[in-house]
Formats: sequence, C-alpha cells, structure tokens
Amino acid sequence: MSIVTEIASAATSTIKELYQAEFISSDIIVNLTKPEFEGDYTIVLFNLTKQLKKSSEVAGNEIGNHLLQKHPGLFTSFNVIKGFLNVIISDSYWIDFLQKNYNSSLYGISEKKGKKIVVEYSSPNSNKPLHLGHLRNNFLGWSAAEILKAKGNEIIKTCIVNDRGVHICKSMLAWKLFANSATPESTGIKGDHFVGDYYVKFNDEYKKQVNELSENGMAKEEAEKEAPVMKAAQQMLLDWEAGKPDTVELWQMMNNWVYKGFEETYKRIGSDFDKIYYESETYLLGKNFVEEGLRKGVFYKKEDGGIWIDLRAEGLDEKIVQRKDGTGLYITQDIGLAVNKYEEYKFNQSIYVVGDEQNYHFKVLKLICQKLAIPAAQNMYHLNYGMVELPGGKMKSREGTVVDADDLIDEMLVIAQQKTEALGKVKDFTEEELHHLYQVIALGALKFFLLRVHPKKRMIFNPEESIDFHGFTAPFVQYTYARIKSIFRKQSAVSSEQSAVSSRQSAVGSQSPVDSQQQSELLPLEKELIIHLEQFSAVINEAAIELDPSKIAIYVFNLAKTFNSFYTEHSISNAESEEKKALRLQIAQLTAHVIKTAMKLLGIDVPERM
RNA sequence: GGUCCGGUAGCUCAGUUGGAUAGAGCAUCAGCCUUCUAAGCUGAGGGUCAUUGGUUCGAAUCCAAUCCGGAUCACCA
Repeated sequence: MSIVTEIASAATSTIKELYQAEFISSDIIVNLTKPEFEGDYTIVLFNLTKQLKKSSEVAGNEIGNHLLQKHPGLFTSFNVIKGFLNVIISDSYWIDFLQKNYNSSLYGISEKKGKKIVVEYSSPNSNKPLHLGHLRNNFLGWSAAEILKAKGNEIIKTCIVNDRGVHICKSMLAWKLFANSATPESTGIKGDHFVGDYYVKFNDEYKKQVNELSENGMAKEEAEKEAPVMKAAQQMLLDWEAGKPDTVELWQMMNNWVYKGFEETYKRIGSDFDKIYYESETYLLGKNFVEEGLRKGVFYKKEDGGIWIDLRAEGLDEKIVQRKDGTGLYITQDIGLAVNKYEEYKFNQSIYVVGDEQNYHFKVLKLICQKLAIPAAQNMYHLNYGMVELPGGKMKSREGTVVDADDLIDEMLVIAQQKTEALGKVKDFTEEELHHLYQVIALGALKFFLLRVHPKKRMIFNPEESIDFHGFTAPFVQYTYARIKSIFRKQSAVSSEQSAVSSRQSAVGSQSPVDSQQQSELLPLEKELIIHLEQFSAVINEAAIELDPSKIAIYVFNLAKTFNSFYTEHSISNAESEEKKALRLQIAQLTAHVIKTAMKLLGIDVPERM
C-alpha cells in the first residue's frame, strides 16, 4: 500500500471514529505538502468540514491528534493551516520502507495478473523508409507495452505492414521506368531508402506530366487523372490483384528490399514484434462481415450496389463499407483484422498506436464492431498521438521533406560522440565500449525527447536545433545513474580491502536501538529522495492507466534531479558516520534501481560509466 | 459548417478526479571543480494560465460563449 493510501485510510477511520461520519478513502485528498509549509503530506479538510459541521481549524486539530495517537509509528507531528492538515511522517517509517526495498530487484514491478493485451504499433508502408513520425509511434508503442508489462499484463506486440495498394505500385512503376535494373546491392543503398527514392521519383514524374497536360489546355483535375504514370500505376494495381506473375514478382522483390532495411532500423531502435500482419494477407478478411452485417441489418445496400452503415445517430456520418464493385476498404479490412487478432490471441484489450489523424477511423471501427457484436469490439482502444511536424509544416514523403529515421539516428550518434569526446572522461574505454556508449546516449536522448511530452500533443521538431544533452533529457538521467554506479565501484574496491566492516552488511544487520536512533534523523534531502522513491509504483500505475510514458519521463527526471542535489550536498562515501553512510548507500542503490527500471520502461538503456 | 484535440514564462513543456504564493528544462545573468564523475550544483530575472462571463469557501483545472492553431468528416490507406 502506498503511503498516500495509507494516510487516506488512516484519516478515513479516524473521521469515522471521531464524528461517525462515513467517507471512503478516495474522498480524502492527500497531497505532498508544498515546500513553503512544514510537513510531508497534506490532508485537505475543506471538503470534509461542511459535513462535519466543525471549523476546519478545530477538526484539523482533532483529526491530527487522533492520528498521532492511533498511528504512532506513522505520524510524528502535524500542524493545521487554514483548511490544510499537514502531517509529518516518522523517519522510522521511511527507513523501514528503504530497508524493505533497497535491495529488491523487482521494486516497482507488479506480479503477473494474466491479463492479455495486444499492442499494435509501428505499422509502416512498404514503399518508403521510416521517418521521425514512425519513431514517435515506435517509441510510444514500445513504451506503452513495457509499462503495461510492468503492471503484470501479458503483452503481444503486433505490427500491420501496409504492403499493398496503389502507392506501393507507384514505386514499383518508377523502378521499372527509371532504375535500369539497379538494386540496393548494386547501388549500396539501404533497401527501404532505395525503394523510397523511386516513390519520390514517381511523384516527380507525375507532377511533370500533369504540368505538361495542363499546359496543353487540359483542366488540372482531368490532367491528374489522365497522367500516363498514374494510369499505369492503377493498371499495375489491377494486375497485382489479378495475380499477374511478373507484377507479383516485382512486388515481392521490392518489398523484400524494404523489409531488409526495416529490419536494420528496428534493430537499432529496439522495436520488435511478436506477430507481423501483412495487409496483402488481411485485406480481404473483412468481407465476410459485410455479409453478416447485411443480414443483421447493421449495413444496408444502396441502389448502386455499395454497402453502407448509417452512423448519424451516433453523431457521425454514413460510411461506406464495401464498394459497388464488391471490393472492401480500409475500414473493412480493419474489421477483419480485429476479428482475426481476437481469434488468435483472445485478448482482454487491444490497443492501436496510430496517429490522431485517424481518430475518426477508429471511432467508426469500434462502433461498427460493436454493432456487429464482435467480441473484439470490447476494450478496443486507440492510443492516438499528435503528428511530428517540421517548422515549415507537415512532413511529406512524396515531396521528400521528411526527417529520415536512419539519418536522424546517425546524426545523434555523431553528436553523442562529439560531446563525449569534448568532456574527455572516457579515455580508458575500448572501441567497443565507446561504440556502445554512443549508442546508449544517442538513442536515449532521441527516445526521451519524443516521449517526454504528452502523446496527444503534436510536436514541432526543428532539425537545426540539435537535441539537447542537458536538463530534462536522457543523458542527464543516465549521468546520474553512472555517478551512482561509480560510487559503488569505488565502494566495493574499498570494502574488499577492509573486509572487517562491510558497510552494506552493517546497514542490513543493524537492529540495535542505538543504530536506529542515529539513523532516524533523516536530513531533508535524504527524506525527499526516499519520498520520491516511494512514489514509483504510483507513477507506473498512472502511466499505465493513461498510457502515457511522459509521466515516467517526468518522474525519473525529477528523481535524478533530487539525487543530484543530494549528491552535491552530502557525501556518501565519507558520510558523517558509518550509519549515515549505510543509509545513503541504500538510498543510492534504490535510486539507481528505479532510474534503470524507469528508463527501461521508456526503452532507454543506462550506462555503467559515461 | 459538424465533430475531436490543443492554447500556461522569449522557446519547449509539467501541472486539469477544483486546494495554500502556478512549476521544470532551454536561453539570459551571477556564483560553485584540492573532496564520491561539473553531461552536475546554487541563485536571479522572466506569467493577463488565449478572452469574457458563470458555478463556490476556493478555478490554470468545471460550465457557457468567443478568438487562435491543428486534425478529421474519401467508393485513399
């Protein structure tokens, strides 16, 4: 039980005993006391006093006294200011908490509960490389999965690759027209970039043709339809759907180039999937449900043969689910995929990590699934996030104005190397260790940068301003971790020399009243750190409920910040007494553990030295 | 036009189940390396919480209206 719930429930029973008034713990608001007042936690009385028919001054004192009497181990004193009851938690409570947890490798992690959750994320197109927007998606999806795992859920990570459609045919066509049989191997270009280049080439050619046609007097709209490359791409899609061998072969070859490139990038950024779905295999799945929907009267057929659903009662529009030519649409295949996934995994919840431009789509999808009474409709959740934009506006892969994922990571690596070298602290590192360190710092900085803001906020990324390594960043937190590890390295070097008194053993073993007496005078920064550490589970909980990794990022940053103040203010190795030293080593150990665990929830590694 | 999301310091963002004098980072300025790693620490300046009205002991937070920015409302995915 967290300290906050403990206080709330103590207050609840106190109020019941004193006034026979029935409140539940959640009625009692318990906050951290503001620094300018004396106290650790504050119980807000305003909302209670009306019902108690007492002034908050009187009630606060009565409640405070009663709490002290009933829970002498928990509270040591209190004060009442206006409607606020500030309580001070006893040092022994905090020391007890620290003793119990400082050496627990699972601190903060919940036991398995067996709830099964499918997280679908990444979802790339196979006609272009991953860009900054995908990175936000990947980091968010990965982190959300880790956070849910930490709450004891079983997670299945899935990905749907959009590997078919006219946009795929566009790069195929451009390759046929312009490549002269060049391949990633022959050019030395990474496969996904190679194919992406042809996608851009297609659009260049298309624009050119539209312009030519317009200049010859054709209306722009018509020119866009009549441009030969566009018509050829559409023909290619028909060929593909008809299974024309050379088209399918070309499609497979080019997709494989892309997948090889993706694999490399995913490995770099640490994304993985338990199951990859390909749209080419799922795009026909939803059609069965069109039939069913018609039978159930959920859908209806219009005169031209198109099949629709009317969602106007739900405040939406009419939506087509099957074209008049009998083919399905995006929404149709998503219904099919949802059912497919459910049959495969029988999940309790299904999370889709997809940009907020598709909010409408997922609203409709859920509604349709509900109306069709598909079990997969239960607990379908769209984890949406804001687009990443450039100062000049949206990124457009057609126009080549994207921040490429691979390029960005390379750039971050260079910066990590430069900054590290400038500090000159890694002279004894091997090549391999350096390489690993740069990787940890560069990717950490990037992930933290994209995860530290609330998912819903759209963000503007300015490539001119490189990502900072100071302040609210991963390197800051990583540095704090490395500092702590450094202390322990030196400590174990010392303690192996003087084997008589191992400070850690003396800490755990010391049960004598003298020791606890001395230990129980926590300095403000010591207490502040322990209070921070105690909040970890509550923060994970909040992050899991809201599916919001930024909560973790903010928390771990504040923890590191508090530790750094503590570190500057008080010596650990040369503490005033052996008891203090033992206590501080425990605090440091738990801090390191929480930093490492929290960062892992963000998909970020921490270095032992930096 | 309908629906949804956002607007908090120069910039990037916390804070929104209503609680005390609205907080961080960056940037700016002033200090701190003879002591466990200065990618650090300490301090200063910087605010009409978009606007107006309402609800109440109390509003950045809830309600209404307005303004600004974005997304979406495709027989594209």
